[in-house]
Amino acid sequence: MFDSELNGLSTQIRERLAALGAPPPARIDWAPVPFGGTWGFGTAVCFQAAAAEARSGQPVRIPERAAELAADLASRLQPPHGFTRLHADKAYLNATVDPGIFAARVIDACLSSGPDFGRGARRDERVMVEYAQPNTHHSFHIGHARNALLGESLARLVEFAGFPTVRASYPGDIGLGVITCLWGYQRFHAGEEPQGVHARGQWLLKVYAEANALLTARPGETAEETATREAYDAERRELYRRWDAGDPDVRDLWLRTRQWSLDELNDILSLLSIPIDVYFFESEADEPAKAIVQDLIDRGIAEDERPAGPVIVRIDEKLGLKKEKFRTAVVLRSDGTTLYLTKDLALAKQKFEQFHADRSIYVVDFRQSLHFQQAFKILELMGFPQAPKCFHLAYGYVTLPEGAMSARKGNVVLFMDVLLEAERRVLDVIAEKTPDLPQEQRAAVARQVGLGALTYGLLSVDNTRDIVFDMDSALSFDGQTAPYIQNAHVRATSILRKAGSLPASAGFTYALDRLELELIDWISRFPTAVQQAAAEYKPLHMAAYAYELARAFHAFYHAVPVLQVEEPVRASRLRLVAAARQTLANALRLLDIAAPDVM
RNA sequence: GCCCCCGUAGCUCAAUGGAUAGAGCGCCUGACUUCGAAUCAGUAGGUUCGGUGUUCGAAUCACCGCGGGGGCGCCA
Repeated sequence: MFDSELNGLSTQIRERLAALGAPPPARIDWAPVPFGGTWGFGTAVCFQAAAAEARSGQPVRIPERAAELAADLASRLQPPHGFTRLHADKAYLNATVDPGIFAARVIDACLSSGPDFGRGARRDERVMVEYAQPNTHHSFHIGHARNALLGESLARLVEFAGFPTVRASYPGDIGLGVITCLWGYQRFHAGEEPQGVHARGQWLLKVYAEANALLTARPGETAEETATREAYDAERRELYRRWDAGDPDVRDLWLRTRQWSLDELNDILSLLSIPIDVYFFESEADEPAKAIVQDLIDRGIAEDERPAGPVIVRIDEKLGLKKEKFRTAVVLRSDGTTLYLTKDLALAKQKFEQFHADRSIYVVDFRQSLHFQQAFKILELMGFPQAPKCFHLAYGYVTLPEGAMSARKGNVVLFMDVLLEAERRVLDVIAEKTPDLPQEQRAAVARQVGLGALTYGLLSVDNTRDIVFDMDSALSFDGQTAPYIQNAHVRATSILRKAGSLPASAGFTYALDRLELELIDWISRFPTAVQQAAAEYKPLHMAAYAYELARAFHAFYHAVPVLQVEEPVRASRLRLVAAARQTLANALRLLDIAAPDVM
């Protein structure tokens, strides 16, 4: 917000430090001063300069010398426009801003940019984010929701930070799991088709779990049971063979049931406001993957051990590593069929060459870390310049209190079940707390608030951690939650509605209340928060920011009157409320959470 | 054996190498005749797993341990 002034000051500091014989650092960082009361930006540059001086052989005691430098700078340099003074606090150099100028600048910038407040300058680097990769012939559960929401929030952050962004989804539409489901369907449910997009999609999961149970060896099974199971397994293998051979009946059944899953997925992605740009189907990666393998063999990157063994890449050996780190990767089975890794190589090539991705982010659970390390290294060996800009955003599982969810066993928490329960609970709260809310608005509000609570719960935990799913805590509406933030937006909206119109401009020349200052401070930090969250791939930062902003607003709202004060303060505070509302809306949007006007 | 992630308040979790480590939940106390109480104000709660380093400065970086989780040639 004061970048040009602080940059100018940094230049002066550098010159003065050099004149004093203390080598200034290449970059001078300014951070908001951590204490209330005074208000401005501080830098620890004097510590760095004094330390550099000591390193160059000067006999200085660093803390004393740093304090001396800070005192010199504070007394010699003039505060830039918009700042009231420079002063040394211990060895920190602090620049105190003029509250009136700062406030007007922040509020004007926010309101003139509106939905674009906080948007970064356009960058020349295309980013592809891959997420929402559920397998077909299963159903969308709460773990998939974490993945999809993490990816969507990240895509929104990166895009808003200034980078052209492509959203990619990679459904796993083939593999043994899919064939298992098809076998169960054909064997026991041929011709059946439940009505309703979600009922049908969820039913496939039941078929899959049922089939799996029949194909899994149980301890203490009789000889007869073993024989039956092995016969079933033979049927399944035969079905996979027929799929591979392109048998029209099998392909038709596969495509028809696949569509049931895709219909369910599309409906959920739509209600989650996730606009996928590109779909890559695993089944379509097969042929290009085989071509990649041949290329790897021809170029001496891969070794062909067929027919005795598979095609492998000895990555550690290729890199000359002594310790085993990337190990040896199998890129083609000995029977010539492709693997997950092979397809990911083909997919990456397509991302680089066909979609011109300069940077590629994979939102995939942390258990696949080695897989991606191997994939990225092989891409590097293949000579792709984008390979070092591939990043695996690993996240933890959503587990149940009793352990991991398992689609195979059928014990998963379905996303739609949680959403419907969330909406029921919101309706209960509305009945209790907002009985005047018109009936016809309640369903929409229940969706916005219920989905928001669920989303915030998944995004406000660091992606490295597992989340133990518990309905009550997942759907909490109190404390650090989406409804708390949404309620701040509702309150701001309500004030603005009662005010009627918003003044086109207003100064902040009166004595600002501490709570006003803190609110303005949080608004001013939004653009930086966007850049940080995008650069670190951490929607969590934005989730934390949104909460802090809401907290500042609630505190302000409670203690500082807006509509009841005299002009010109009233006009200034109205604009502040409008700016807070805008920033809350922008922050929520980056989290893929709705900002309702009533709730 | 090797590699990756994690360890912070009773619980769940935060904290670009920077100043006094912060929230929520839970506990306790207070505030609705008020711009919407899904709110606010306040109390209590800490050897940041341990150790040794690097640094003017370490929850953060390095190394060694301890504890938990995950992974390691034809699953995805």
